[in-house]
Amino acid sequence: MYDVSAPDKSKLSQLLSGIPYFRGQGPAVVAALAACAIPRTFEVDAIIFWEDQPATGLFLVEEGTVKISRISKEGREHIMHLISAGDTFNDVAALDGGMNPATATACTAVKVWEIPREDLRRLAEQYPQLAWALVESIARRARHLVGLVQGLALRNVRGRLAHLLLSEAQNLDSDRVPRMLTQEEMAARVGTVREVVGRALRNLANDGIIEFDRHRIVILDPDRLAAAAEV
Amino acid sequence: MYDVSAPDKSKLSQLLSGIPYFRGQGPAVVAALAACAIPRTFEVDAIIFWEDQPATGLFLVEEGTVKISRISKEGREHIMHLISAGDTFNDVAALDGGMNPATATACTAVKVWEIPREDLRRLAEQYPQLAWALVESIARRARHLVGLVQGLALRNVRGRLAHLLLSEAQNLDSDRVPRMLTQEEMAARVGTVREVVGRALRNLANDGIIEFDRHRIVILDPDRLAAAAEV
DNA sequence: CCCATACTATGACTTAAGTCTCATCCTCTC
DNA sequence: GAGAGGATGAGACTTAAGTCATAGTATGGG
Repeated sequence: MYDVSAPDKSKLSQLLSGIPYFRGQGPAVVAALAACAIPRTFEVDAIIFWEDQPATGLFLVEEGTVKISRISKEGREHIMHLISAGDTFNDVAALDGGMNPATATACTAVKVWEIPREDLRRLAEQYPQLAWALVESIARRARHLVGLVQGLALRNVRGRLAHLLLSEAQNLDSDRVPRMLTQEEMAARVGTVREVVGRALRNLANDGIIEFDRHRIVILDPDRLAAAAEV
Repeated sequence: MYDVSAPDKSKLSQLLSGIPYFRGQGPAVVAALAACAIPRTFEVDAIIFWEDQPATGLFLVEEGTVKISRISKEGREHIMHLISAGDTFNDVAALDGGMNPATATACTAVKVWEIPREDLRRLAEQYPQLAWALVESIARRARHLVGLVQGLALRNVRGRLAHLLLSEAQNLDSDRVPRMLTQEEMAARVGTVREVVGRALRNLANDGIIEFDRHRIVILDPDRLAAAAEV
């Protein structure tokens, strides 16, 4: 048992050191976190946790992609975040101790580490730099949420879609958004339905702002795309 | 100078002790916070800070109401929070060190205390319980934002309005929402325009869920109002 | 008491978004 | 290379939301 988990834990230390907010924490903190982290794996489409259930801890993604979303009573899904390796999720519930505000689903096979809330709290009180790192981390998450709120309240579908395309393109440091994004997925991310996304895309293409290269979207005019995304 | 500020500072300590997240911090922490807090006053409609400006610190309201909002390029305002005495604002920017994500305006004459980011950070690293209190505070703020996002993405105007009425009524522990809320204000809070709010209210009234008593809104059927607010 | 002002009511109309439906087109497997 | 299944394109239609215009109604100050 110990022999099996030992290599995992060292991998975790490495992972933790590579994460922005745990970088600069020093080996003691990393080791302490690694000591209480629980490894978990999920297969594609597995539910990691449901909304409105008590939070168990903070999750850290080692491998794979996790979707944080919520489904309306009419069955429409809204994707709030897509979390990839090296990032955390369920910060909110793990840190305020309330219920999970959304559902987490494995988009791919996923390996995560879970740090129980109580351990996190204990370590935060023991290592002040860790506490501050958590503060900055959750503050950044809140900032992202503010952006979402403003997008939904002040932008129309075209604007939100333009914003999504820009941020996806930025993620790849390229003007080519890979078509991992189906229209269905884009719809869930901007809070609308597939057909409307299709229309908005054709619209942007008619305006010469983007074009389709087979089934990839190519950004022709980043400036006008950014203008379309302005609040 | 010292004589003038002394009573203010003691008032601040009292205020700080009364705030949920600073309660249980012990007098040393409260005194330390009070020592670096800067008092500021604003008259009605004064801008406390603008969005996209560098954050100066965390604000704590002693008296009055502060509006946190953003205006679209077409001139539509969206109110994200209304902050009243005993609560903090600009947590996000103060804690992550980025730009202010929204504009803060004094809705009434306002007295606030500002705790500079660097002082906050120093004290947080010195007093671990303070750091954890900040973590929980910003996590709660993030939770509120998640609620806003989900409301905007998954509820229609009627649903968001129902939600607003319920939370306003709850704030007063009563089923009577005082008409401090104009339709214009409700519109800004649910992210729409005045006429649409008016229609939605008449709609709820036709359905027997609310009624108008002069210019107050009376909730007749909290259950059906809650059903209308469901995501 | 009257008027100015701010808020509300309401209808007519436009536009954006959502729904329904079906054709088409990849791409992967057999 | 045929067919199945997922993804897209697109038209027709419905509905929610937003805009415009205008009239009514509080209400507080002079």
